[in-house]
Amino acid sequence: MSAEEILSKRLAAWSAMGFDAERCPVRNVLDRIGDKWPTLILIVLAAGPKRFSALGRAVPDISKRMLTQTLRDLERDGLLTRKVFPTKPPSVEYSLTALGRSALEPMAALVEWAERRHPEIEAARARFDRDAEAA
Amino acid sequence: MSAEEILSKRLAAWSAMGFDAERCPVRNVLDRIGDKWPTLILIVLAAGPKRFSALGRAVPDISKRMLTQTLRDLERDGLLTRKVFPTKPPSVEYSLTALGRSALEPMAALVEWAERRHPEIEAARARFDRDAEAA
DNA sequence: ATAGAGCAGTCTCTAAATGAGACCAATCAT
DNA sequence: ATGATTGGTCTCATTTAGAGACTGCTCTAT
Repeated sequence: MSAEEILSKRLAAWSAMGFDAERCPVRNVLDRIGDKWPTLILIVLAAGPKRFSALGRAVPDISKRMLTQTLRDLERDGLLTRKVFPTKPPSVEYSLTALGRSALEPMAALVEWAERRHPEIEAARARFDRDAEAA
Repeated sequence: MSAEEILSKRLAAWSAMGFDAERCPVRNVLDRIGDKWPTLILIVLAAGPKRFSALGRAVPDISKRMLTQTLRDLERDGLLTRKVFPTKPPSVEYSLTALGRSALEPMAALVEWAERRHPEIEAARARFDRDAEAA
């Protein structure tokens, strides 16, 4: 099945369910993993488990607030686990679950696409901006 | 190369460039196509060209404001083209470019993942919420 | 002829999400 | 004693998204 067919089929299916965002996997699931921070966190954890502040260092421009929230969301979705070690001060380790690891494959495909097409997209943007300025 | 390797490699590369969001393809490109509305618009256009209000009807809960903005962004990125026909009232047709169509494949992979894993994710959420309530 | 609807948007106002950064208690190194 | 690190929470300001009125033009139905 071609990509067009798959996507059009999905669209039809969820049009049939009245576009209920609660029940539609695309909105429900991709809203989360398509997002900026969740994506980055999953990529960082692809290399192995990391602790809270190590994640913060690995993604320097995320705020602690967003880091906490993103980790909670991903934990709730079962994509990663949170293990607290009763050291002092406590250390908390985050690691991908099997489900989380299974997300890496489609994500890698998307990242590769982004890399490969980045120059074209940059060129398109430059063209668009130049044309807009000319008008 | 495994998904882990690909992603870790990308992470390292862009860590080396100081996490500059401007130059990093992942942030730069995926911020757009990973997002909710752009994804949905591209999926709708996968079936063929559509006009502005047809797109609005196909994605009923997008506001005109967001629809306009999303279409402009995608046009700027070279993923779709906007053709104005000088009818009265003017009709405007949006269609995917080759670049836009090339995005469908990785997107379809992600959508298929989302569909396949949706039940697991739902179950994980239910478990998480139950445990949180118990505590 | 005239009211209503559709076209492709723009504009404004409000509501929600995000980011920046102070603060917490405990512990270790200097 | 000072400062740093641990994993967060909390508040406040900024940014972003959403709801919906409004535009000018045309076609249709009454």
